This record gives sequence, C-alpha cells and structure tokens, in this order.
Amino acid sequence: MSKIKILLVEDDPNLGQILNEYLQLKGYDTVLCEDGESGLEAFQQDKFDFCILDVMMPKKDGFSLAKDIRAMDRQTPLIFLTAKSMKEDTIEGLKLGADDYLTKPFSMEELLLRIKAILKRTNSNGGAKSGISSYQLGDLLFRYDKSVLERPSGDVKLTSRENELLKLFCEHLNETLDRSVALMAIWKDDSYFNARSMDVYIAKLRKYLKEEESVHILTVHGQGFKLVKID
Amino acid sequence: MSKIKILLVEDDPNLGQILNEYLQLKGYDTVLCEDGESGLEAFQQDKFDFCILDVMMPKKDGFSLAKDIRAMDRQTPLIFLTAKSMKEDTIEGLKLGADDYLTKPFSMEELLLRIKAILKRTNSNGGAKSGISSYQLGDLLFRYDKSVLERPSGDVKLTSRENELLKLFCEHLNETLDRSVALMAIWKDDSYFNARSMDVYIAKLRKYLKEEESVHILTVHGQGFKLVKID
DNA sequence: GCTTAGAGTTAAAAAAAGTTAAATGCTGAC
DNA sequence: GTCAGCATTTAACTTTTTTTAACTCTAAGC
Repeated sequence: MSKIKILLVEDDPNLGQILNEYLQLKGYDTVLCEDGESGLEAFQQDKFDFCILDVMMPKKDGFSLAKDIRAMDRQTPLIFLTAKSMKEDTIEGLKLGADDYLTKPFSMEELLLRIKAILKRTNSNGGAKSGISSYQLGDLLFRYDKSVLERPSGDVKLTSRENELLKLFCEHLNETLDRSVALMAIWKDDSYFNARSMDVYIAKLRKYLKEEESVHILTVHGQGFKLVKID
Repeated sequence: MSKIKILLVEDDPNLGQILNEYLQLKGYDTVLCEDGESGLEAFQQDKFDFCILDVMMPKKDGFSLAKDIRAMDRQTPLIFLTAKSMKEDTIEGLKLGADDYLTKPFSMEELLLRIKAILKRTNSNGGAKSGISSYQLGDLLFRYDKSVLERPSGDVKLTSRENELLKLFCEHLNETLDRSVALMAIWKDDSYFNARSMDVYIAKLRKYLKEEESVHILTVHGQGFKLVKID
C-alpha cells in the first residue's frame, strides 16, 4: 500500500512548515501550498487522498477552494483550519462538504487523530476509497469501476474520457455542470480545443443514453450541461 | 402568497409552546409535535416549507426523524435545535442535509433570523435544487426538468433561456415579475442590451403560449411582466 | 394631440454547440 | 522497433441559440 497523499494549503509559512514536516514524519506524503490558487492547481495536477485547507488565505480563501475541489471531486476527505471558532464559518464549511473542522490553536496529535478517524470512516463505509462506483440511471447501470454502461440492449464499454465525464455528470445529477469545471476536472486545462473535444464526448454519451427515456443531457447554453433524471 | 408552514418538533412542552406562539405571532403557520414519531406522521400528512427539529427527543430522535424526512423529500429546509454544543452532533446533523443548527439556549430573534436567511437562500437559488420541476398551465404542461412545453398541438423544446424565464414566471404566477429581478436571476446583469434580449424572449414565450386561452403574459409598463392564469 | 421612453417585432450578426470525419497519438502484440 | 487498432484531438462544416440592431407601436405625461 502506498503512502497516503495529503494536500495541505496554509498561508502561514511557520505553521505550514511545521504541519508539513510533522505529517511527513508520521508517514504521509504531503504537498504544501501557500495560497488557494496554487492549492487548486496542485489538486488538479495530482490525485490526493486528503485535503487540509486553511480558511483565511490570500488570493483564494479556503471555502472558495473547497467549492472548486468539490465541483471536481465529491469524495476526497477535506478538513478546514480556522483562526477563531466562528459558528457561521463552521456551518458554511460543513455545507460545502467538509468532513471536519479544526480551530486554531490545535495540537498536532489532535489533527492526526481527526485525519485517522476520517480516513477510517471513509475507507470502511464506502468499500473502495473512491466513494460510489456505480450509478443507476433508469434502466441503465453505469459502472464507473468497470468502465461499462450496462443497458438492456447490450453493454457499452466506455473509454476513459467517456467514463470520467459520465461519472462527473452522475456526481452532479440534476445540477448544471459548468464546462470549465468539467474541463479542469478531466482535461486539466480549459481551452478552446479541449472544449471542442468535450463536445464530441457529449455527443457520444448522448448516443449511449438515448434508449433510456428518463435520462437526458441537456445543454445550458453558454454555461455547461445538465444530466437530468426524471423519476 | 399563503403563509409559510413550519413543522416544529420539540419535546419540552414549555419551549415548544413558546416557540410555537412566537412563530405564529410572526406570521408563520405552525404545527407542533412532541416527539419524533408524531413529527414524522405530521410531515407525511401535510406539506411543509420548513422543519425545526429538536435533537434529543423520546421515541424518535431528531437525527432519525431528519433521515426519514430526507428520504421522502430532499429540499425542505431543516434546522436542528440541540442542548449542548456538541461538535460531533453538528457534523452528523449537517451531513444529513440540515441547513442550520441552533444551540440552546438561543434567542427567538436568532431563530427568526436563521429561518429568514435560509428561506431567502433556498428560494433564490432555485436553479438545481428547487423542488417543483413541472407546472400545469391550463392544457399546457411546462416541464422545466426536460426543457419542454407539452401542448395538445405538439411539444416545444425550449432553449435554456426560454426555460429559465418561463420557470421564473411560473414561480411568480399571477404576480408581477420585475424586469430587473428577471434580468438579475437569468442574465446576472441588468443592462440595456440584456433587457432588449429579454423582450425578444418574452415574444417567443407569448407565441408558445398563444394557443392556451387561459394563460397570458401581460406587461406592467415600466415595471415588468405578469404571467396570468385564469381558472 | 404631441412627445418620449418603454415595449413589440423582425431580421441579421455573432457566438456557441452539434456533427462527422480525418489526423494524430498511444499502447500492446508481435 | 514496428505495426495494428483503438482513443483522442483537430478540423471543417452545419445548426441552434443568443444578442444586437433597426424600425414600429403604444402608453403616459404634458
């Protein structure tokens, strides 16, 4: 089993340094970023098993960063560090899908305990580390783990782009998925050509989903797409 | 617009009584239940716009009740009342989909503020999570979820602007919808050109609705438009 | 009744998305 | 290493959606 990889985003160089060294000492693989923007870049570049985000940071605060991370990925555990015990912040943070919350000052042991508790929980109850791995879409069953879309008329083997894109849609079921979010999540780069490439994949997915009446990808012009399931 | 209906579940008779009277005084329609089980029955019986649940209760605690409510209904706002500031509880509760959290003792004003804030938020961000996804307009059925207006003479596929605008009208049925409100809601920017663009869409919607005699978009000169349905 | 700002109508321009196929890139078998 | 086969990107072209513009009509104030 390889090392658990943690993204640590903390603007205070002292604290950041200390946390970073401590976590590495404890056997984690860490990446330390000094602000929200570089944190986002790092998250797009690599796969992480855990995120620790400071709330107050220059360029992009922790909540904003969490929102972007959550748009790309729904399950990576995420905890916030904050200066004061602000109830409003706690609630905001937790609604963004945080798993926990630490108020400064906190002890290293406390942080470690929280991390372990969360990893234990997410690893055990989800089976695999990567959360949900299959989605029911009417009569279709999308098996992300197997890259297959099981249909009454016959299964379709999905390519990795198709697979990732459909998963992203499933994670955002009935919500608009912004073009840029999808592009950054899958292509790691929001550019004209990648956008056109995505359009091609949208067409492919539509073709695969065509036989299921209750499921549609509809386009939100100028913004993105929405996978809609009607119950 | 009718009164907002709140389900209040609180086992302490004193606090329950006080909250109930206060909320009614403030113009809400309330139903008070003394335990989780009767709370669940009440929720099954009626439609509510808001739920306030005590966490510690006999028969069925607030979390269990919340879970049951969420199983039936994903969007009705829901806040918890709890005796102590227990972080674990807060997190559990928010993961069940709570919108907020109040620690006893709290002031009536605080409760009221939270309720208003949440209602405002959930009403405004309509987009993805808003409950209703289809509207009956005489013989026409507007299916927001599918972006389709179903008419006896044949269905019309709506573009995303048409879809959003018609939904906004349906949400404001028989009320004047201000130009600026619609522009901000859909175009995110209240400017001359967007206003003219909207006028073009008004014309399109009128054309689509023409065959249904009982439904009209009428203009309120200098202010906005009003979707009127005659029963 | 005249004036004017707001709204209605229509069509063209511009931007975004859909479609299809060819070009390119990648991977694994040989 | 080379080649076949598939995945992905690029490209050219089409269609749809949205915006802009020009012109007309109407309501409200004077």
